[in-house]
Amino acid sequence: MNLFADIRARVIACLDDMVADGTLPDGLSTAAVTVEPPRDPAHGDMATNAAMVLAKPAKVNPRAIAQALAEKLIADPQIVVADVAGPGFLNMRLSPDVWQKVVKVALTDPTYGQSTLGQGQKMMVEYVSANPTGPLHVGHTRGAVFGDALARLMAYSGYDVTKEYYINDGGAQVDVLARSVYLRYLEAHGQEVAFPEGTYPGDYLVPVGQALKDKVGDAFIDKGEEFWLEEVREFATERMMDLIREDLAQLGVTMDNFFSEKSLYGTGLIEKAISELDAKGLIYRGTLEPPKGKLPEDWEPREQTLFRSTAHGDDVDRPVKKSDGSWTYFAPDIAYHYDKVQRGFDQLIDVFGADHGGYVKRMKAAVSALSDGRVPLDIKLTQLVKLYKNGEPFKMSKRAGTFVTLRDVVDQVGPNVTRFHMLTRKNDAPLDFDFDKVLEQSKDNPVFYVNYAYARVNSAVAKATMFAAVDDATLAGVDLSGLTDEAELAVIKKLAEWPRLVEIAAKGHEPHRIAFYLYDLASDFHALYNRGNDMPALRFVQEGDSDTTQAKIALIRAVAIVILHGLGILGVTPAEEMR
RNA sequence: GCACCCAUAGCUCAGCUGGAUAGAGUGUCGCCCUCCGAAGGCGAAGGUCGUAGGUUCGAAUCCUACUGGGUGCGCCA
Repeated sequence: MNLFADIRARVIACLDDMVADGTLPDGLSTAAVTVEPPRDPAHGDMATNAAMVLAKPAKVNPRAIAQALAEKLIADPQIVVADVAGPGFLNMRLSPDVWQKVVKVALTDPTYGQSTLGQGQKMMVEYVSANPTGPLHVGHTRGAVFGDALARLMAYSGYDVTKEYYINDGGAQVDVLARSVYLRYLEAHGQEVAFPEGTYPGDYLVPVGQALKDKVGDAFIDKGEEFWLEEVREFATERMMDLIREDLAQLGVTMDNFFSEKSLYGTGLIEKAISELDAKGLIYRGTLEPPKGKLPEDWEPREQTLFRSTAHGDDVDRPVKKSDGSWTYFAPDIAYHYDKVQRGFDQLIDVFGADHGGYVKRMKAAVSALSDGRVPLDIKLTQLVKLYKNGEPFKMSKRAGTFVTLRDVVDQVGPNVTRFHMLTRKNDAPLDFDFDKVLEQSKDNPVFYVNYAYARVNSAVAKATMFAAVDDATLAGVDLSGLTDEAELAVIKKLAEWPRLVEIAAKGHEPHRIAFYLYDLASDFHALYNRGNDMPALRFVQEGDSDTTQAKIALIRAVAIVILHGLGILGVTPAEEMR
């Protein structure tokens, strides 16, 4: 049930009538017709721009269209007032039983807010995809939270979603990892070791070196790299992925699949993807111009194998092979996305850190070329997280060993607070994360404020059980006509917006909208609660009047249920009570 | 030099893909809180939506050019 979509359908039906009776000409597009809540509640419950968007193509005065439309709409018993306003807005006021029905649906229909937007289409959300060389840090945390919430949002909206992590285990950085682990291995055997430039000195590799020792004993000591590199690389990568999986589990993030870059090599998939592009005339040998204004020191023209990404919207063509004939990192990325297309996904979303913004165009070009434009790829970039402690910037330095890991964050504030807070900002805006403020119990902390609303409902319901039957099944049948105070109606109207909000968030791939909606809903709920201080008749529990109590509890239970739906999308489990 | 992202109240940020008088929190100022629902409540002030043009019934939103900040830019993944 989406009230706005229902009313819009009524508007469209009336417009069709007007075409039939000659008020409007035939063949008009109603695509731009919207029905939305007016900014100013005094204007009514809903407004449509139909008359204004149709005036020009129909060559009819907008106010005249609006007037004729109003006369048709008013015949619908759901619509009690339809007024023309301003340049041609049509403001509507809905009958009270329409609003009461919203509460009942929210209360009884567990799918309230879900939509069929996705039509069961197969969608992949690829996120995190951090190099398997160490534990996840705060930046990855944001990507993980965002990607996971986005995946849940899309699933909620009717997409068949697959969540995937691409493991960059084929490049030079895993060789570096292997060498670093080898040093820790030597150390575990009692040798003095130094970590030269270009190795990973982090402590987290100590147990890996120890584990390697436990596994192979002294077999690798005093041996050349060619003897141990491959095995150590594999061993270390697996250990790192175990670590990363544990980190993600701490956050409540579970992947459907982990896709290994290395698995692309030797299977011919890279070759196949590139020859696919070649068949489309998009692969050629050539020499790139040096980037202007920033000439690399050792620049010299080299002939390479290039992908004509400019044919699909990129700024320059991109190399897929180095001058020595080996693949660039871009080639397996192409192959991986080719594989996604081959697996039959209808839509793709990649979540990258903002520092990978430069790869957006080329990846889109590759997918566009490989799917002949059939499979849309949306790439969402997550901006930096700035850490604070008690208002003071928290300095991070890998060198000083003070870089903050996902584990540090989750251990200190918990997965729920971490997740919610990281979704209180648009993905492309920088995020401040203050270890103290996110735990603050006050109105300016959305995490607390939303959960507090939920907890308040619970305590009211608990209190109400002493005076009336307030289980959801009973509440579903109670008379709600007594909910007429403006604060009560504000809450109901906010509940009615939920399905529409979800749809908007899903269309834009913007889970943060869910977090903001929940804050607004909580805010309206708290306002109603506060009004009960001055007006005892608004209090949820009316001792001695079980009918009224049931109606009020029905409303706030609906609030709690929608909060649960919303938090579910964000992957947040609320506390049942505040202490 | 080029590309992408960003610019909205003193501060931190929303703004429903073009709608009506641009919102919230915080901060500031004023009032309210012995108890019956205060981990607060009510109200006020605060804006040239970076600048200048353009598109149209209508622009914070779309287009162009600037200004300022971030990110990135051939054999690194």
